[in-house]
Amino acid sequence: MSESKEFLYPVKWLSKASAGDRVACELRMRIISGLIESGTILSENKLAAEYNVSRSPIRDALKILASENLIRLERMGAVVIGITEKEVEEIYDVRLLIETFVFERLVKIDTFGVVKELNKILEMMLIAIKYKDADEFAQQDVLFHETIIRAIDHSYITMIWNNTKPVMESFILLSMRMHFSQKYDDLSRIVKNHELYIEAIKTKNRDIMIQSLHQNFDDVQGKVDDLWMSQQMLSKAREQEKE
Amino acid sequence: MSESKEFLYPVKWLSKASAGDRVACELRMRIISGLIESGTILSENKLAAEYNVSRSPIRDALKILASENLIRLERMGAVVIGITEKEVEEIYDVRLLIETFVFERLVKIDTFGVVKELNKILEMMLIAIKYKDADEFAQQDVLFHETIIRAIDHSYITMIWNNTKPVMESFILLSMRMHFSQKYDDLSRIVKNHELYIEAIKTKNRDIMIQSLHQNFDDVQGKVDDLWMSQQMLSKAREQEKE
DNA sequence: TTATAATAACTTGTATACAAGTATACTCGT
DNA sequence: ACGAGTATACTTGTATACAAGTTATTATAA
Repeated sequence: MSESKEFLYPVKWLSKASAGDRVACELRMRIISGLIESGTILSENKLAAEYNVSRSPIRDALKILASENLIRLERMGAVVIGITEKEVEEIYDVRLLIETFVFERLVKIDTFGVVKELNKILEMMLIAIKYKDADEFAQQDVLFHETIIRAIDHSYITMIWNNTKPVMESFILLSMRMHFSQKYDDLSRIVKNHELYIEAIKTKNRDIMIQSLHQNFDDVQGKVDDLWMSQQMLSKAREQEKE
Repeated sequence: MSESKEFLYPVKWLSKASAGDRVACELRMRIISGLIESGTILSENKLAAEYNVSRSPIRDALKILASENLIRLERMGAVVIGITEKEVEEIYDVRLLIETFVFERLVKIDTFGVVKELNKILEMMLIAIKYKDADEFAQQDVLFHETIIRAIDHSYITMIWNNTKPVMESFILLSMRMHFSQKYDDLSRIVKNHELYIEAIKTKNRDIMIQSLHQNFDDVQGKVDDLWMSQQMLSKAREQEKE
């Protein structure tokens, strides 16, 4: 195979993962980044050969990706669905839907513990910026939202989060790498918005929450543009490689 | 094994399903019905022996159930989580969350086709009542909500539905069997409420929608209000975004 | 009798083998 | 040259085998 052997997904995050999970994470990144184009048909046997594992973990991986709506398991082969601008918007719809629901629960309970946790994560994010560690920043960003969601202890909301998290994670990873390399200044804006989010939870103020969401939309738009750009870049790079 | 060999899940619904899916459906029913108690530890090998299949489909089934939050995959064995009253409420939270979101989209598009489909399903439900077919009624009930959700063509909302549907289906199945044998009179009330739901979609009237939701889930009334508020917040945020 | 070491019986994850089915390609008759 | 039927090379789903690790049990020594 002539493909690049570099992994898009941070290898150190996979220390305790099974082969199936590793393949799923890597394939997910390749699909979301556009490296594997929408419409591609994935073969279990070819993937098994490519990743030097048997079909069993490949099957596991494909099942996972199918449940995340990244591929469609058909009679013959798995068809890559991929992520278009529409899908990105839809993922954020879901995140907003969940987080607004969570907020309504949070205003009814003691949020001291969560706020403390969130502040800790925020400080970690600042350290990640300081050391220009995009992956670490992305991980903390995901953890930030996960912490909020888990705070209300709602098993089926958590379930939805678990199902959307991997895609969110990959997306944020790619987006943050882009920000760290090209739009470094945006990071402080992102941090500011997280601060606002914490403030909303702390004061249980819906207006601030809305404000935070509003700013988040801007971030989303930015991320969409970025992803689009990165995909364009990638496909251009591929074209040149083929020549 | 001394267990009863009858299947709780309608066998005829499994005509085209794989062994893994069959086992998943049956185990799901047994867990939700309480036949398999919460806390039970399921062994892949024992299940394989019990259902006369190999470990492969059993593993598939356990993965499915784990993604539905019915079991927890641990180092040694799968621990049954089960469904308590809390979980039931939470599943309905999710359904309400999704369906209110969907409704907000539906009011913006042409709903002629959906309404027609829903009316068809409603007539099917009446036939099911006439022939005292609880399983058929349950299937149509699930289909009713699926039809509404699919109408907005939102891949990640559909994803959430796909992940919650199996549990909903099992739950409604058990619930309807109970209604048909013990609370037969309730059925007309259920049908009435579905009519109201269609009316809400047809006229795109939020008040009727709220009324329908309240009637359907009058025991979780407080939560409906929360949901509605979070929806309002969301749409406000969107409106502002557009300006 | 009790603590500890060793073994036996489990567990999971992965690899491999095989049957049944489906699309592609190829050959043969016209 | 071209269409019908057969052969071939794929596919999936299931079964089985095996390695590595965990838990429970048993046996032995103090």
